[in-house]
Amino acid sequence: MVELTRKQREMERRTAEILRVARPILIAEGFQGLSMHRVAAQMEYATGTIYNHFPNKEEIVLALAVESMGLRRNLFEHAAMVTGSSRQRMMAIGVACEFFTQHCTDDFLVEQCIRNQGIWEKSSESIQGLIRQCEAQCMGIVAGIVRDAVAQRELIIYEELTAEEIVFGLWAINYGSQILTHSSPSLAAIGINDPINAIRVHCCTLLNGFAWQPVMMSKDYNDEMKRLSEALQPKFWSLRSQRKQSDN
Amino acid sequence: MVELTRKQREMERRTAEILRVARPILIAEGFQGLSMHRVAAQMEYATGTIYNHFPNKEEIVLALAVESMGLRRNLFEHAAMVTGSSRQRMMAIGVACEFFTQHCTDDFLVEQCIRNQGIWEKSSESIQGLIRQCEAQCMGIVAGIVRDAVAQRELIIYEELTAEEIVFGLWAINYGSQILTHSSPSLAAIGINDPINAIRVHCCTLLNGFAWQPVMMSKDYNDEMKRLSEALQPKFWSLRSQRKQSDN
DNA sequence: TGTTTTTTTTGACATTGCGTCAATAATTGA
DNA sequence: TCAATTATTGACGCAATGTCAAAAAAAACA
Repeated sequence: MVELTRKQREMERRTAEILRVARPILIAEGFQGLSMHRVAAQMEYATGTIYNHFPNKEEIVLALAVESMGLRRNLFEHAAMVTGSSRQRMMAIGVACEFFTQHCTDDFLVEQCIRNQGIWEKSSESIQGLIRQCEAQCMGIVAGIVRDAVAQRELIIYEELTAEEIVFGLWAINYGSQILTHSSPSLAAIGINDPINAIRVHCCTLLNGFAWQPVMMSKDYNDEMKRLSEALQPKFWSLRSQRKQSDN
Repeated sequence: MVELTRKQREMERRTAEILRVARPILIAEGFQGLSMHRVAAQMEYATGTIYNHFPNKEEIVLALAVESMGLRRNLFEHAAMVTGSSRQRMMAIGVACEFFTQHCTDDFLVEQCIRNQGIWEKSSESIQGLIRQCEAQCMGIVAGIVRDAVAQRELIIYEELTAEEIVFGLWAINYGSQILTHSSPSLAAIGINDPINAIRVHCCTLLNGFAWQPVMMSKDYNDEMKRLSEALQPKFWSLRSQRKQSDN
């Protein structure tokens, strides 16, 4: 029994090691650049051994995505714990999103892979379940803030929308802008000079459109975002480095 | 001279033929599934011949994307020509987006490929230029509506945003929601029952947030969207089938 | 029309990478 | 210590990319 557990522990340690080796390759050279042989060689194992841990390349990528989405969820969890109005807490989620995109670039890139048809289809149900679980957790945290807002009468949803559908809009605008920013090499060339600020303004404007109290001018919104950002960053950095350390 | 032109025409005809053959493969089996040999075999040519037309697989995909983005631009052009207030014209763009996503599914999927790091990097400057040109044209059409709105005092931009940055927000929310809808197999499982309606409401709310006149309740917005949709669909279908025919 | 030159097509080939599996090595347990 | 079980290995089959010398076709010329 003890033996088995030790073995399992070793196995898990190596699984983690594979991910640690694979991640920078995936980041630097994309899905194509990531090769099982290369991971094996770098770890000084044979190819077959890697396949004892992951049935295929896609599964490695999704496993990395689970890690990255876990970090996002942790950031969200802490953002949602900010003390203040529901709107401030929602803004804190925005701060977490910005932090994730800007300071956890690797994780952001990995997270994107799960939207790739081919990768998703080739991977197992079980890892897909983990991903969906992370997604649901993130959604739950943010939708919780919406529900609190409604409960506290700071937000009245006139439309026939669920709390999750409200979040969906914010999710879409953030996610969409991140993809566009990362994949359009020259947004500036088509007149978009400061995409980050633009999205802040849009989020503020959208929440104002819903009359989420207190309605804010975008100047005040920006100041508050800055304040929240400074307040949250220490914790965010520590969460981030926690994950990086568990990589070692 | 005449000889040369005939040859060039033949060459171009075959280039188009390659794209015609490649498109359904790309749609059905993704980038991985698309194989040069397979395209060659299906056309009863040798592999090498395909490489006389396209230097690599990536370039074929981007060429397909140029076609698809051209269709989108055509839809936008016609949407922007709707008679009515600036806000109605902007809504018509929204209708075009919905039409594109729902009825030009193939094109939408192809368009997504250009956001893939690997594909973008491996392709030539010249085709990248074409893509960017399409992107800029789409942006130009929509930003033009924003500028008209400002000129007609139906919209006042208090924030320090360019017209393009206003469009960026709408682009992000639409693009983001489309990706999320297509790649999250079970949005319903996390509480998002009607993503299309949700995004409509968000767009309406966002425009209301900017106080883009006339401010609308989402009920009226939906009615107007339906009206515009019916008015535009015939033209949209004809634009769509035009592209499909040029495939033959 | 016949011959030479140019252009185009061909498909075998070198290369790379995935994923498998029989053979080998290591570990366990008696 | 030795058999039984388990894990590791890396050569191999397969498939796909992109190349290139040779073959075929087309054009130019006489």
